[in-house]
Amino acid sequence: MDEILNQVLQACRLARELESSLPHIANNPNVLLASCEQVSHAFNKAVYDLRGCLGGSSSSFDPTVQLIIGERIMEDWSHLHDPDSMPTGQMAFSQFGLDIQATGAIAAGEFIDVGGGGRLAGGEQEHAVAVVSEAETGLGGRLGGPVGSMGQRPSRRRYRMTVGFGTKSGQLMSRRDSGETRTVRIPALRTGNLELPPDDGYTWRKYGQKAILGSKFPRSYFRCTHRNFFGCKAKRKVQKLDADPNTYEITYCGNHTCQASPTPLILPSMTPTTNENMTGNVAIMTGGASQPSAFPLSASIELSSWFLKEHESEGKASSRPFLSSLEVGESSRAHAGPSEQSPPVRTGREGEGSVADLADAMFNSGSSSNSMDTIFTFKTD
DNA sequence: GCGATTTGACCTGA
DNA sequence: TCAGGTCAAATCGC
Repeated sequence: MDEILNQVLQACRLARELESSLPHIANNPNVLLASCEQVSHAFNKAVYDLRGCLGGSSSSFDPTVQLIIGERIMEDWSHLHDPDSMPTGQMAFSQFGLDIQATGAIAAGEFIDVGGGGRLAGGEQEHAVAVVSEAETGLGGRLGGPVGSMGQRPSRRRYRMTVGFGTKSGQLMSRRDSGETRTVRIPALRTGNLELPPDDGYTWRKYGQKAILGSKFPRSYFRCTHRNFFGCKAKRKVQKLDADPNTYEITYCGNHTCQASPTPLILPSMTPTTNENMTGNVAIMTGGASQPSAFPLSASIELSSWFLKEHESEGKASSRPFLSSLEVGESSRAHAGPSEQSPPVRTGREGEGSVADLADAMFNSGSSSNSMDTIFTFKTD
């Protein structure tokens, strides 16, 4: 229990550090995102352990799973899926004391066992993540069952000027596009009574929901929130599995291009960093994350180091940058005590909601809603 | 007021 | 013809 309390303290501390660093990173959503993810993960980890303490079910949320289901991390998973690039994969999530091993090539629909440094035990390892397929389209009508009825609403008619295919709506041109699709199955994030699809680090906007024939649950359609700003064409479909309502099947269509924004991420020495300075996470992110448009989720580790160096070089050692503690990963708990923490640098935004609120928002993240947009408004003129 | 969500209508490919 | 995917008006929530 003490360890869990330490985790909570650590999470609170990260939140405070984030708050104090907010003025420095407010203009860089990528850094902000990485930081928020760290805070979120810290809380989620505590929640997971707490649930374990309370005898939570095996389907309860697993923070390590949330970490790896991000699409950007999936880029790396796809390498596991590729026997040529990585016939036998072992990725070390050393920050979380977790190793993920894949023995041999992973076939479509095959579950990946997650072995876990004592954190994931027994049945909790199973079904943590399933890479169902890559470049697979559709669900194949495997699901069965009736669909609930929709609510009544006044009749509407759409007066469309469309004459035929592709004449007006851009959507018509991209319908059933043959772009890359990837499907994953992931456990639902449980927050209180809510069950939410796990957050994958991107922000999505729901644009439709459809009852699927033979499926108990409707399918939701999302597109990237930044579609209008950056023309990002990434989409995803989310549907609960009939056989296991605690599991979502998420199909990603297209790659995010919103990272290649008009205000590109400016990160000194983001490139080839010496692995000695990093944890094993680097092994993960250097895999498929070489795409310039894909900012790796685990880059937050690198960012933390960068941020630390950045502040050190500026002689701001007295004001500890947030995330600095993250570089030590799991062992960071060692100095999670209430000791020599410099007082948080207060900003001019006091009273507008504490970082606790922010942490709470992140803590309760996991939906496809745009928590990041709530925190940081992407506005490009 | 504005952005996100809901949901019936519409469109296309199989 | 039908199921899946998307649009867009209505509605919701901040």
